[in-house]
Amino acid sequence: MLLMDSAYDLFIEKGFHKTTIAMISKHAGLGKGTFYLYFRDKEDVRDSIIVQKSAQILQAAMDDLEKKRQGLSFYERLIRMTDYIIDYLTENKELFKFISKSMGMVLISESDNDGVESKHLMDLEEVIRGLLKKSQVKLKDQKMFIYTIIELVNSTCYSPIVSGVPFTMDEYKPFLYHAIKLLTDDQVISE
Amino acid sequence: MLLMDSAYDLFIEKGFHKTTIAMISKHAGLGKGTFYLYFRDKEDVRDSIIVQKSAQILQAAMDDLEKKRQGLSFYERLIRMTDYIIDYLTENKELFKFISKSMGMVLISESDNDGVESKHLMDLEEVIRGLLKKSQVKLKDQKMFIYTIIELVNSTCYSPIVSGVPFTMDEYKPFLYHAIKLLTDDQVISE
Amino acid sequence: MLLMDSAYDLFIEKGFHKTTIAMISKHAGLGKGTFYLYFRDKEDVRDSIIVQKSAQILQAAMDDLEKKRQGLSFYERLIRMTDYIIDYLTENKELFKFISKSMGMVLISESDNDGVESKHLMDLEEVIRGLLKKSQVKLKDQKMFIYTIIELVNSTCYSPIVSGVPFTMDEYKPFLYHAIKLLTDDQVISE
Amino acid sequence: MLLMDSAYDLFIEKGFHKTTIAMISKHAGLGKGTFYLYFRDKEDVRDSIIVQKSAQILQAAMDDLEKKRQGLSFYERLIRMTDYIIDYLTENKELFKFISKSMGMVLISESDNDGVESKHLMDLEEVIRGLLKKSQVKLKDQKMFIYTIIELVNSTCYSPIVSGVPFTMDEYKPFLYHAIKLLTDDQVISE
DNA sequence: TATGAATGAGGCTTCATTCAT
DNA sequence: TATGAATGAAGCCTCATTCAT
Repeated sequence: MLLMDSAYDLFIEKGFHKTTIAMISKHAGLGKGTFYLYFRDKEDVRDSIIVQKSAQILQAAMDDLEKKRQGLSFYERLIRMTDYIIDYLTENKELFKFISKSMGMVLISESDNDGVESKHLMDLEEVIRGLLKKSQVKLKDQKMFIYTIIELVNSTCYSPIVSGVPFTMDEYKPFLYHAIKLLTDDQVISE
Repeated sequence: MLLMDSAYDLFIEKGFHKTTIAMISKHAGLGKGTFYLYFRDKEDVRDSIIVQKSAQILQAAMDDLEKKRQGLSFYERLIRMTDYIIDYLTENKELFKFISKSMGMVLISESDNDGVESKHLMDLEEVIRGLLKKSQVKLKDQKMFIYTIIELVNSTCYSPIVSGVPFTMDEYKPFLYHAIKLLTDDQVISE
Repeated sequence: MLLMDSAYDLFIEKGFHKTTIAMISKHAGLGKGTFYLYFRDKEDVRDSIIVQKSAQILQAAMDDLEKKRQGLSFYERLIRMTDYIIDYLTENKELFKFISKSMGMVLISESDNDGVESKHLMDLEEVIRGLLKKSQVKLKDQKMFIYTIIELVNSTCYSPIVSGVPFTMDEYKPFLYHAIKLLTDDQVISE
Repeated sequence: MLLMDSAYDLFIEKGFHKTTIAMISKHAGLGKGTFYLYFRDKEDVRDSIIVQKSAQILQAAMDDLEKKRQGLSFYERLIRMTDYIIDYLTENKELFKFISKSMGMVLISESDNDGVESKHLMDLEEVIRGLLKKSQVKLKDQKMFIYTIIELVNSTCYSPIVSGVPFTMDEYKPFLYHAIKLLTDDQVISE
């Protein structure tokens, strides 16, 4: 979608707030009014972009996992997927910046348009649940475990990936994956 | 500070973006121009407020910890402090919403002694380091551990506290504290 | 005419200014471009509607008058017609609101006979002149009298009919008709 | 008031709809934003202008009446005032056009901002009531009489004054005043 | 210090109108 | 005839910021 690509470019380049609808339309080579034929406002494109990009990443991570059909343990699958996403976002720092900032805003936003955020979370949750099923594993507190892992990874990796502080992602990865192992081992009941 | 209090009220009530400088000044009972005598712009007040409020919370949490001088373990101290802060933010959801993005950031407290202005750099990391010292404990990867705990708590508690989803804070606390225990036990080397 | 009906509905419902050409076309089940095949702009449809509706009312009032062929006096005919129109507009307040500014204007009715298009110029003045002829009555200042009566009725009845202030139409009618009687009696010379 | 004068000039020159707020501000030698310091929107200035101008005319008419303190009858006073206003509006056709059109619009307007119109009417009504008191006269249906006279004069004089059709004001005046005499004589009970 | 009227850049949004199909 | 995506002029309105007092 022409307008979404245009908006994405500008959001990445100038940030959400400094991007105007006039700029988005012009950059897309379209008239200002055309924007309103497809989106209600700037928030609307942003949400669409987040949904789109998130789905893309997730899909790629899953495709990658499919390649190795061999009997991996739940932890191995989880880490492989996490690793894929982290590497992807490291290659696309600006995308991570954008998605993270926006997700933060959605959460904070006054109006109840967290439909985006929850949809996004739900997708990831669903995927991890799939991993559990494939590995024939059950967890003590599945919902809380998944929620905790997602938030943990997302929040701890942001700064290392985006700005390399207080450590680089390479420095931090072993610690993080070890932490995930501790939490996973504690949770697994049947295999 | 009159203007900071006024701004805080309005940021909490209407959100940052929907609050105008005119509103802040008026609500403070001051003229619009007066605002610019004390702050450069809206971001400026916001930052000052975050610094102030964060320092207050941290100070209160530490004061609370001082009450119990008895020999608590590092984990017990850490949880007690965490618990205090979580409870405080639960009572002040709007404050949490407001400062959330900036938690973990450097906190600066200002105190005027005898006309001398001294600045204390004091952040959560520093505080936790103090806890370690008091408990005479050493960790394998101190810096990473502290970073991980702060991000973990901040990111996982946000949604439960602010909107009670996907679980209430009361439901989630046992899981979270157990996770912290796992990570702590794995890290502690000498006591 | 599909578009005129659609426009009429919307003008009545939302008012002229708040109705857009897009709405008119859509409500008519037609494409936006089709509108321009039949009308130049919004004013154009509005004028056509006014002409159509006015002609309808007048025609209905005259048909009603035809029913009673008995020898009515000029005043009786005039009042009967006035009364019919007032009642009609009371039943169709929104229509009155809409065409009010244009009442007293020239009305054009269009009829197609054998492919021949003939235009009848037919306005209220003409109709009243017809009444005079039928009643075999002459007035001192015919043109001024007719003009005055039309403006008087139109302007005084607007508010009572549309909003019932400063009195309801039922309260006001006796006064108005009495006033018309005074003016008529003063004018009639030969009967 | 600078902005009101500016708006008045432009409303008269280009009409209400074709006048923009930017034009009003610029013509007044002020910034665009300044307009909003004093008026909510275009309707707001228009209403203020109508109130102002109407009050001015009425005041002038009353001042004129004061000159002749001699014992005039109610009809004589009423006509003198009417005559003064008609002459004034004839000298200021554009003003009459503007006030009349606007009043028409206010009446037709969807929202209930007929506060203007009614205030205007009430003022005139009040004045005529004063005339009655001064002349020590009572009428059978005072309220209806006043309402009818105001509407009659306003609606019948518009076209003659503004465009001289279907007759000039000079041609029409005798007829109109005679009609007013008929209605007045019929109403007066005690003198 | 304190004020608040004035500013005008800047963004948003609507909608009549065109035109290729 | 009929369409409807695309256009962009046109207007609206807000609000951070300045400045004379």
